[in-house]
Amino acid sequence: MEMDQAAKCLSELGNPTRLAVFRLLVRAGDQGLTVGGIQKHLEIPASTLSHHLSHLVWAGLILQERDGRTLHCRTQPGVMDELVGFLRDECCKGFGDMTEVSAVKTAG
Amino acid sequence: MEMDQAAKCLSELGNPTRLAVFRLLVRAGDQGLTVGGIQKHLEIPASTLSHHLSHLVWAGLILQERDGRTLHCRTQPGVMDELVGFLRDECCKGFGDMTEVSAVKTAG
DNA sequence: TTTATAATTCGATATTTCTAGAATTATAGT
DNA sequence: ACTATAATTCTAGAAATATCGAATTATAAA
Repeated sequence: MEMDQAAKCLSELGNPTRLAVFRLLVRAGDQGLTVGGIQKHLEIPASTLSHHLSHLVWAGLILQERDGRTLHCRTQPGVMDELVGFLRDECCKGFGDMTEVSAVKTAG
Repeated sequence: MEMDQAAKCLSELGNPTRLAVFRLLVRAGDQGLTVGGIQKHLEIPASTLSHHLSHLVWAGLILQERDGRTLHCRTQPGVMDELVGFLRDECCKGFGDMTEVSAVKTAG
């Protein structure tokens, strides 16, 4: 996963409501939940929920599939593993002493 | 890591500038970088940087240690592993079918 | 066609966040 | 005391986000 995509995901999951929605969908498993089902669980106005869901879709964190009048939502498979991978690769490992680099920049 | 703390970290890292600062500090390793060093790398105004650093400190993502006039910044050891752990535990595993739960709620 | 349901879009407001210059604080050197 | 440096705090405006009722769209059933 690229930096931009990771920042996008982190930012979207950083909102408490969206994190709750996402966790709920993770728990719902492969089948996911309908928009109405999510609404009943979290008890937030439909328009607000719809707004947050569109954010999650935009960030590639969830998928939506229409079946008649109802819209099923589920997590995008793999995206969480990719995000975790990004955090591990880019944000968990140090690369040693950077003070020289800093000094060079300062001098130049 | 608790939900609240995780949301805090995700939200703070979701800002591109702060993600860049954090990544830079990860790369800098144990020694970290001074505020001025970070500023030279990222070329952002001091007041803006200070604002973002205070966010990262508040979220527990980085530490600051004063040495005379200079302030050294480094990543908080372990916090990233905890965040990754949270994402793995809470956001990577499904818990099977939740449609019944939804149906019960609907009926009741 | 009329009615009901599921969900989104619109619109307006409230709130938060970002940015960055100016002023300030803290420390150190002369 | 004076000067310089490192960094923060103050302040204000701009930009982005969040909230949610009302109106609307889409689908289905009577």
